[in-house]
Parts: sequence; structure tokens; C-alpha cells
Amino acid sequence: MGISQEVSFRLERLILDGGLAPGQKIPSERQLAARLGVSRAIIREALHELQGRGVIETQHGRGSFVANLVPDTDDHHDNSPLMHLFAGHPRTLYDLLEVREQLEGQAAELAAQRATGGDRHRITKAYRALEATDPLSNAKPDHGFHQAIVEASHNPILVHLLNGLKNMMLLTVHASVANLNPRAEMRQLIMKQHKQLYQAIMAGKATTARKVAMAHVRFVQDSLRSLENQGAEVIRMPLNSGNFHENPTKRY
Amino acid sequence: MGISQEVSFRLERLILDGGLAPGQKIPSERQLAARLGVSRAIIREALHELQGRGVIETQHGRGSFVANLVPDTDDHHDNSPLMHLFAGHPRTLYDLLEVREQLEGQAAELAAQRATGGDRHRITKAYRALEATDPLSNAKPDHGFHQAIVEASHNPILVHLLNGLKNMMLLTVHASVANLNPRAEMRQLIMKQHKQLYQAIMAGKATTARKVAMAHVRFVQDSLRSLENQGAEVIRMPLNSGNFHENPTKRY
DNA sequence: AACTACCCACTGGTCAGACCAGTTTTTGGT
DNA sequence: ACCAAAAACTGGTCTGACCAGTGGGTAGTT
Repeated sequence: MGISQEVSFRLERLILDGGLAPGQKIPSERQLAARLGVSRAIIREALHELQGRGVIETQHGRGSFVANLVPDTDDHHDNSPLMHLFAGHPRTLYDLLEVREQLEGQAAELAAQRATGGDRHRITKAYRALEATDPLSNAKPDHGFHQAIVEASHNPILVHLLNGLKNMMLLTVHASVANLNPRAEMRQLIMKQHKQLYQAIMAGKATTARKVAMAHVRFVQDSLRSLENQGAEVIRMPLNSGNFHENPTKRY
Repeated sequence: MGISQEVSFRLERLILDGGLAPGQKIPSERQLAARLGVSRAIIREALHELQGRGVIETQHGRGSFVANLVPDTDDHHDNSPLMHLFAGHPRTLYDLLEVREQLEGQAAELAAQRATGGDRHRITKAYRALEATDPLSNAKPDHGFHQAIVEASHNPILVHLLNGLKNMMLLTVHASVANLNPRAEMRQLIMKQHKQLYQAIMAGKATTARKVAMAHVRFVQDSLRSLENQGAEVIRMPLNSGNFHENPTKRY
């Protein structure tokens, strides 16, 4: 193992084992270099590695600080490699929606073809709940409705994939965007889409259901895009870079 | 954001977008530095960050390689709920193909729209290799061809999902079925489909490419079904197949 | 005394070039 | 055709310099 790795391990050990609390400042690069008897370049490489792991955060001119690594340990499903790929790559969100458009369309089509009595009942129930929630609806009813449809496709693979994609979405997109329907027009459009989807599935119109579902996803896609063009911050950057601009680390 | 971070993002993006396969070598530090117009130190810091995230692995004297991030996510093949579905449920294979039909179709469509010069070159190369293999071809060239197409879609999510599905296929379907083209007619049909797909993508005919790709998957589906009706044992039950997971990940 | 401007001593960020240490390829002699 | 030395790669480390933000302190102003 190279010196660089050794240093990064040593630093990590130091941080985890002992005195250094989240938010605390770690010695400057030059100090570390002198104290550990290595060049500053090595220190920088080691720090970048820790940064990649989300152990520390660095601020130009101020120093490096121990990151809040609590979330890192308790839900480890969002540090999956795929999530990392995602972090901070806005385009990937659209890649996601691109795929989702297909799968959601297929789910709707299959649901229209295959929904049993029980499925129809569940879908209807979810749809009514969707209609009921008026103004500041959270995303839950929406999710329930789509979930019921997907399950009615009777394709476990599809259920699984869409579930995964949805989780990624939720992790990536600001919650506020998830219910991006503060504007009345938009809410009405979405409700109309839901209604069309519901009716198509209930009528067993597979092709229509597919089209409507795909249009729905595409609509969401376009909405996000236009939001983004308006300067809204759509993507949430996990762990590093994101929050220290707007929310500088507390001083001590 | 510093140049270093920018570079690491750019590299990460390159890895995903270019669909660089796990295990694949990335350019040397000096090459990257020259090509991106930054110093080697920056490249090293960026690489260390990616290393910290587990995106790449580095070997002294040899180079840096794209880490196996897929196995990490599909490493659940033991405890994944998805795998449980498979055990003893032949129908799941068809569910799989059902979804795959969609995604392959989309991949082909996007490839036709987005393939760059490099993509076209890779696809052509894979296609020639496919043509060359005459009789008892193993599945590798076929896989290479499809893989090249999927990667040309420039949608990392799609790449990831199809990769996962393909792995499941391999785990589920008897190898003998993978090359289910002992019969000349069948082989010719498949080759014809490949040709059509290749030409459509090269010609940039997105809709045609999608249709052909979907038809191809459906053809495989039908073939498997008819094989099954002839009494062949198509499904391999993962649970009692002993050591199937000793080495599911491909080497490079 | 309070406020502002400025300077200076920090911090991290980037660069250039050199050399060491492994690996792979090329080469040259048998 | 073979095998071993040499050359041409690869990453690993060091050095010393300079740029770019940050913060504290100090001198000058009000």
C-alpha cells in the first residue's frame, strides 16, 4: 500500500477513533505534511480520498473539516455506487426519467391488460385518495396510485425496477420539486393526466394507457427542465459540496 | 468549485456516459493531464477522489481501472428479493424478457439518435465480430454487439439496468439456450435481425431500430417458449445449482 | 470609541519538473 | 524460436514555487 493510502487511513482512524468531532477543523495541509513527514502533495491526495468517501469537507482558504458522517452509517442504501454516479450530475436525472418513461408506459399497458378485480379495486382506491387530497398534497398519494398500477402489471421485475428508480428520484430531487404542483394550472394538468390514466386502465385500453403514462412522465420531465431553466436548484448534492455554500460550517 | 472537483466529475461522467465497462483501463495520468489541459497533480487528486468513492481502482505501474460498481449493486444476487422470485418461477424469465424488450428497444432508438463516431466504430467492430463467428458461436460476440449498442445510447441508467437484467438472464437461463441457434434457419433469422438492427442504427433510423430491437427480443422470447413446449429444460433453478455464484462477475 | 480600508499571515488550489518504483513492450543476441 | 537485457511505459513521491480565497489585526478616518 502506498504512503498516500496509509496517510488517508491514518487520518480516518484519527477522526473516527478520537477527538475529532463532526464540523471540527483538521490541521492544515502543511502542518499535516510536516507532522507526518510526507510531502504536501501526498496529504492532498489522501484528503481527496477522504473527501470522496464523504469523511471530510474542504473549503478554500479556511481549511478541511470533519463531515457529518452519521447519515453515512445509518442508511447505507444511498451510498451505493449508483448513487454516487448520480450525485451532482443533473443530466443523469433526465436519463432516469427517460428510462422511467418507458417502464411506466409499459406498466400502464400491462396493467390495462392484466388488472384483476383486486387490482382494479386497489387502483380505484388509490385514485380516490389522489382526488381527495386538495392543495398541499404530499407525494404519498401520487406514489400510491402509481404503485398500484405498477403492481397490476403482474410483472415483478417491472415492479422492482420502477421501485428502484423511484427511490433514486426521491433521493435526488428536492422534495419541493416532487410536488411541483403549487401552481394551479400545473396541478390541474397532472390531475387530468391521472384521470386519463385511470380511465384508460379501467377501460382496458392498453395502448391509450401506455401513451398517457408516457406523456405523464414526459410532462414531469419537461416541468423539471423548465424549473431548472428558471434557476431553481433541482438536484440535491449528497454529502459534500452541496451545503457548505449556503450553510457554512459552524464555527467553534 | 475547483478544477480538481470539476475534473473528477468530468471523469466520472466520462466513465458513465462512455459506458466504460468495469475493469476497463482509463487513460494514464499524463495523458489525462495533457488532454484536459491540467497538471498531473490535479489528475491525481481527482483520481483519488474517485478512488475514495470506489469508482476506480489503481495499480502501481499498470494504470487505473473502472471498478466493478455493478457487482456492488447487483451483488445482492444472493439475498436480493429479486432472486427469490426466480426460484422456481419460470414465468419470471418471461417477465424479464418483457421488460427487456422495452429497454432494448429504447437503447436501440437512442443509439440510432446519439451514436458518436466512436460509438459507430465500436458497434461496427462488434458487428463484424458477430458476422465472423460462424457455427458454434458462444454468446460473447452477441453480447458485445448488444453492449456496444446500449452504451451508444449514452444513458448510464439504461446501461446499468440492462446489464443487471442480462446478468439475471445468464444466471437463469441455461447456457445452451443462450446460443439456441443450432438450427440453421434460426441462426439465419437471428443474423438477419442483427443486420437489420445494425443498419437501422447506422442509418440513424431511430424508430426502425427500436422496432427491430424489440422484435429481436420478442423472437428470443418466442424461441424459448417453443423450446420449453418441446420439453427442454430452460430454467435453471439458482438455489439448487450449487456453486453458481462462485464467480458471477466477469473478468477483464 | 467606532468604523472603514488595507495589509499580511494564514488557508487551500494549481503548476512545473524531477526522480523513484513497478509493469509491459521492444529489442538483440543466442 | 527463445530468453534476457533494455527501453518505454505506468503510477508514487518530492520539491518549491506561485495563485486565490479568508481572517485577523492595525492604521487611518470619522
